[in-house]
Amino acid sequence: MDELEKVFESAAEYFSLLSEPSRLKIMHCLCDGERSVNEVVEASGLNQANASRHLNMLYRAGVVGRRRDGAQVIYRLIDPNFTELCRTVCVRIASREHLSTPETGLLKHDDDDQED
Amino acid sequence: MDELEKVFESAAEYFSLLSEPSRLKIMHCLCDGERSVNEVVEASGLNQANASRHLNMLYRAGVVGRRRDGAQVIYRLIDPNFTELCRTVCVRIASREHLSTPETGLLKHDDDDQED
DNA sequence: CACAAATATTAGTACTTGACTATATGAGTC
DNA sequence: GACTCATATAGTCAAGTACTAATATTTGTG
Repeated sequence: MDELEKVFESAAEYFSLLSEPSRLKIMHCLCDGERSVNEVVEASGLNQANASRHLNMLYRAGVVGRRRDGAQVIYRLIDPNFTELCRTVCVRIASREHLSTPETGLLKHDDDDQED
Repeated sequence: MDELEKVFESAAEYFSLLSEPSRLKIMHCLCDGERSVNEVVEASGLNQANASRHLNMLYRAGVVGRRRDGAQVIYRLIDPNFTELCRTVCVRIASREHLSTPETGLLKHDDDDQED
């Protein structure tokens, strides 16, 4: 029962990465392919400091990878489970709230599931 | 792009419900079947006020349902997607961290063997 | 080396949220 | 109504975190 605690704590941390619109937005940007910090900034509307901070957070959590290309740092999604997870939930919520779902990024539905 | 914001915000709220070990613990209790607040308190180790608060939070979010039985209030899980979602992640994390996974509650893995 | 561009980090602030204690509401019993 | 058990709520405190602005670091160029 003590290990259960650890699992729940880890799972909670995992979920808390997804509990921030800014980070979902960032991951949405990265779904189309790898992007530099600056590209994420422009696509997400976040300022540079925030984007960098969130990207770093996702990096340390193992959700995204990064590589240097000259003066730029390019980020990419590396945790497919993660991507699939938030895509599933986003699609579900989009349909639940009767909002349109675009066909690219986090919200593209490759296995379209039922509405309620 | 404006509706996307809404979707991400809703999704983030959804995920934030799962970003708390106490709530995962509570949902784990409820996976075995409906439980009174007091039973949740005993099973989870939370105190009464906290358990009630978290249960109420889950209720308002539509994750759990409740009914009155005399002086007791009985809660139950009513969002199967939700249950499946956290079970999936918990199992994944449990195996990633080389922890044993019990065969009941949230952590029973339906991709391997199913019971209950 | 000086300078510019891209990214990371830090300090300060505000906001959110969870835990705890005490108390209030509600149901059942006498 | 008085009493008890079960649950919900209120008030306060502490911890965490996101945002902003300013600064530091790294890379490339001349």
